Amino acid sequence: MKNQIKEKIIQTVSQKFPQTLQLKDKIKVDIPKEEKFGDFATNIAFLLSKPVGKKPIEVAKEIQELLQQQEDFSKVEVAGGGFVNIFLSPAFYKKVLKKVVKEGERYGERREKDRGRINIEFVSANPTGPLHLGHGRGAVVGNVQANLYDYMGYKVEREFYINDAGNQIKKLGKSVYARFRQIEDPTYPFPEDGYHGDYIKDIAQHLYKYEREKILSMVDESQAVDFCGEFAKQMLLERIKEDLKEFGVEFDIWFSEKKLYDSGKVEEALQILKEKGLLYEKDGAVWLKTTEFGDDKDRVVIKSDGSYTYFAGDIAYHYDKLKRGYDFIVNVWGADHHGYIPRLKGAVISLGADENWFNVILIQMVKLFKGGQEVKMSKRAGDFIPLKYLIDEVGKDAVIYFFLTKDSNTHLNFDIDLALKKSAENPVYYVQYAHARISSVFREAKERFGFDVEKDFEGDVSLLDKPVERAIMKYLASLPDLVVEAGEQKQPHKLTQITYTLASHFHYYYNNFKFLVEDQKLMEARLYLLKGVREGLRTLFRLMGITPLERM
RNA sequence: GCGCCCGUAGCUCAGUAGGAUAGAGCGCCGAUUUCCGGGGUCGGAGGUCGCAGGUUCAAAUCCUGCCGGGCGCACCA
Repeated sequence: MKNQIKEKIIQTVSQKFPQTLQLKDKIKVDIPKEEKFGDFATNIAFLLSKPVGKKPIEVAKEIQELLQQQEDFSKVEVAGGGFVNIFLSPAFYKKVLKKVVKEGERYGERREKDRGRINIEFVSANPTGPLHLGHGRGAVVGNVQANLYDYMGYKVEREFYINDAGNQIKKLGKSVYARFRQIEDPTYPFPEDGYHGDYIKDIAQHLYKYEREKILSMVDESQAVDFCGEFAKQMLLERIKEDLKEFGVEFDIWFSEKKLYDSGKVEEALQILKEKGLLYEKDGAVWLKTTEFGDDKDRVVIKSDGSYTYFAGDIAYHYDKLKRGYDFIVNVWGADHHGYIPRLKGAVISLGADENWFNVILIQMVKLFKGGQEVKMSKRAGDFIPLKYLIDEVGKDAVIYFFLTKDSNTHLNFDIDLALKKSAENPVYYVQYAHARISSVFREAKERFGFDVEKDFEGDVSLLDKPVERAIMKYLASLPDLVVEAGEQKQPHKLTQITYTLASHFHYYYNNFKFLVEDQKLMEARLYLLKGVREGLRTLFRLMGITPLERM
């Protein structure tokens, strides 16, 4: 909507001031905070002031005259030293409501997925333990960002990178094996750097029950450790998949690190870097000149023992993604990896990627609070809080919503008590209540007046002349812009704010006006508006993965 | 030491590709509540946007320096 308005303004104004076309990117069309400043306001006069050689306010007055002739605008004013304020006409609002009601839970979505094919990789938890809260936050942020890209018209692939090679799995195997042996021999030593969580014991118990003979008959202990590691990995991976599915997150691609190594991609990628003269040998190891991409020191890709570093694997992984032909990719990482970004980005660019191809969203810590006390978690020690625990505690919808309340790059304090409250203090409750209330009104409309809101009907928008009603329609008009903006900025947390604002508009409306009134025409108009609000909410809920409740 | 992130109301935080009087929730103060759906509703006070400069018609937002907090700087993954 905003872009349409902007286009209209540029088109109209440029007829008199051709310079407008050069300023296209700097011209802003915004929704002012205060109603008296109109439905939309533009800074165009400030920008034209210099090239035209007149004061902003004078230019604004000339623009005002031009714009006043547009039919979608009922009034155009000049204020604040040169802002051009535009008021929309009922004809415009009518178009908006019609569109929302028609498009339903996909309101404003770009149906043609023709803007490109992209990949978004997230969670990518090591299969060495259950998912914890940090993974959960990454899962939500990644998944919702993917939904946003889809909304904007991209073909999106969701990917989970499985770190199933290297030391972590070995450590896992050792841990499980030790627990396994401890069942019969409590003095059997547990590895110092092993995984301490109880889930390791559970896996060991399982193996003891079903595979005891097989494991004990293995002559070589390292063979038994490998077996345990492989088994535990599979089991944990299955559990991760189940947790994610229950959480509403599904992946298109499960990419195995191990298979990457087997594919020869590492050699291939390194060969390219070598040809570019970016590799050199020192102290028996092979180094990549990451200092050329702004890193403070060069990094090892092949260790002196001949094995690859994790970095080498990641280069190859991204080389593989590059060859898959995505227009761009996004990685959702824990914020502690931020120092890793420049060097990987540099490597990827050296492999032929475009400057903007490689993108990262960082996820900060989640702290859990219950009864005013912080619930501590630490994966290494094994006393971390599993994601599943939180979901069982407050429900999927609350977890998702709260994970989206703040910018992913800031620390999040999750208040369990708040998430469980059934009152307006709890934002999840508040937004879901809005949807349930609308459903309730619709049920009532049918029972008392025999009016079926689900049928195809159109209310008389000209009867919706109350300030709240206009505010709601205006907000619905800008909804797609706001969603796209959240997506472009890679800030999915903005969805909760958009949702909250829409819900609060509705609650205010509900608290001050009756919808089921005697005047049939007025009732239909208001129900029509409510239907628009409902579809707006459903669109947002769908993007976030939250359930729209009919009653609660 | 170098790099990144953060610093906004009493509290938890939005707002940062520059825009008009910096927002929300909680808490606090006041009023109100026999109502489709109860757990309310309406209003008010509350700010040196960490500090100091700079750019601009316009800075919480951009630039520089400093202060305070977090994190990262492996032949680990």
